[in-house]
Amino acid sequence: MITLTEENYLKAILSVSMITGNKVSTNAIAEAINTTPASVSDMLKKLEEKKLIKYEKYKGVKLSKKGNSLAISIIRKHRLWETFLVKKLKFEWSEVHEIAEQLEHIKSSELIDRIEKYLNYPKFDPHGEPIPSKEGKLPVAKNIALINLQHNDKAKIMGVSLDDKDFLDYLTKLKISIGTELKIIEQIKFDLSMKIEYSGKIEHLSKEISENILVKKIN
Amino acid sequence: MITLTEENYLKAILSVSMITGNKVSTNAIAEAINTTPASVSDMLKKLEEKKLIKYEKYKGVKLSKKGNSLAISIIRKHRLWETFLVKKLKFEWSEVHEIAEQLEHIKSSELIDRIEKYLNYPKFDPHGEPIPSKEGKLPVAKNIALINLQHNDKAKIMGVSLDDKDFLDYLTKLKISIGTELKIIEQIKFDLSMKIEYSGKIEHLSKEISENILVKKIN
DNA sequence: AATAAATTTTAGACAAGTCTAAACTTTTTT
DNA sequence: AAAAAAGTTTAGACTTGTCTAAAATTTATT
Repeated sequence: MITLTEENYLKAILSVSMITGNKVSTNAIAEAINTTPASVSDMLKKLEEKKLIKYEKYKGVKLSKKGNSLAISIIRKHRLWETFLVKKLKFEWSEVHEIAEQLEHIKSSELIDRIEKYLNYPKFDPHGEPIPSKEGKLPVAKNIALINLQHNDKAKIMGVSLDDKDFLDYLTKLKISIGTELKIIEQIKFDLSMKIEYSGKIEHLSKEISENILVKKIN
Repeated sequence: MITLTEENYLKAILSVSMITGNKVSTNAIAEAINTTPASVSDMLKKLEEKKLIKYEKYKGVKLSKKGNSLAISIIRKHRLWETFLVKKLKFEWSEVHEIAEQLEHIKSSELIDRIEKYLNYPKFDPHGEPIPSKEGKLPVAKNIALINLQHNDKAKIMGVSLDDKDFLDYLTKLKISIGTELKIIEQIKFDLSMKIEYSGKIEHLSKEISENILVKKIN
């Protein structure tokens, strides 16, 4: 049995290693979960014993296969719950993090699989972050639907997900094409439409348009 | 801040006192949450200090006003989550208890209020138990819709919730009237219809019928 | 009313997770 | 390559919630 605290350590190790790419230091973990390096040292011994991490004193830590898949499954739960809160319960995307931090620890894979189905197998959460599949695979995060971006995000058009003449004609008319760079100016919650700025002008796109435009985030 | 364990103690005290009606004994609590009387004694001291219960050594325990409203709010969460799991995620009513035991401890009154709204303010959970309102009031539990009962439940017809000639004529034809006692023989998940036994015969009622018949559980 | 039985509480111990302070390694600087 | 700085671990203590065994209290029995 894995405890809530252990889950949070695994998640922290994963998220730090995502940024730095390599072995994770005791200090970095302590910072991530807002505790002391001493406490982290204590916990790393326990996680090593449970074979959830690979740990050598003074040398840093890496997730084991088992630890990694556990951490991924927590990320999966977190992102699916966030999606649920925003899409179904109409929370603001800014309100959901704290609640999802709790919900991600609910133990029932059946539950999260049903939430996933109920949401119609979303690939990205409301922040545009990829949602790991049940098998732990991340969808190729390169291209996401424009509709998934947030206010002030910048992106580059990479393609479309709908091969429809009227749709493509309309894009042409707007002079939106692959390579166009844009920024989200405003999102209208009611109808999920959005205003975007590109090539020095502003246009208003309906949900039907923005969900079929594939983009890559830029900064 | 109240801990998960404390919440479970409050819930246990409430549920035992619901049955016995009076002060609750250490032993009864221990039995309810599957622990030792010694542990219960320890915890009662802590809850007394936090003013969540009224406790005199050797004399039993009662919830304080604060403790009671906390316990009720946990029941509320539990029953709303169960309703969500059954109605929206299509779980069997028999599968949801364990998951709801976890979900009931999620800390966010905003969340549970939105779940309540999302479910359209249900009054009873899938087992026919009343769902406390945000203010802690229980709906009058006397009459519930027949459709909310479970396999093998017994009930007595108390009235109807639809004043429609065709509906009432049909009931008359079936010889179903106020006072009739019945038992649920079978529930068909697909169309929510059910077979009931009464006055020595068996009939098959559609969802449209059973949701408009008000009953009271008997044993 | 005295004794026996049942119930409840206390005492002392343990595991999980945390902390501070001190000791130990590793890395960086000179 | 030695000294200083930074990072990490250990030692010892504390909290929460649990337990067993023993002591205390209440209730039931004779």
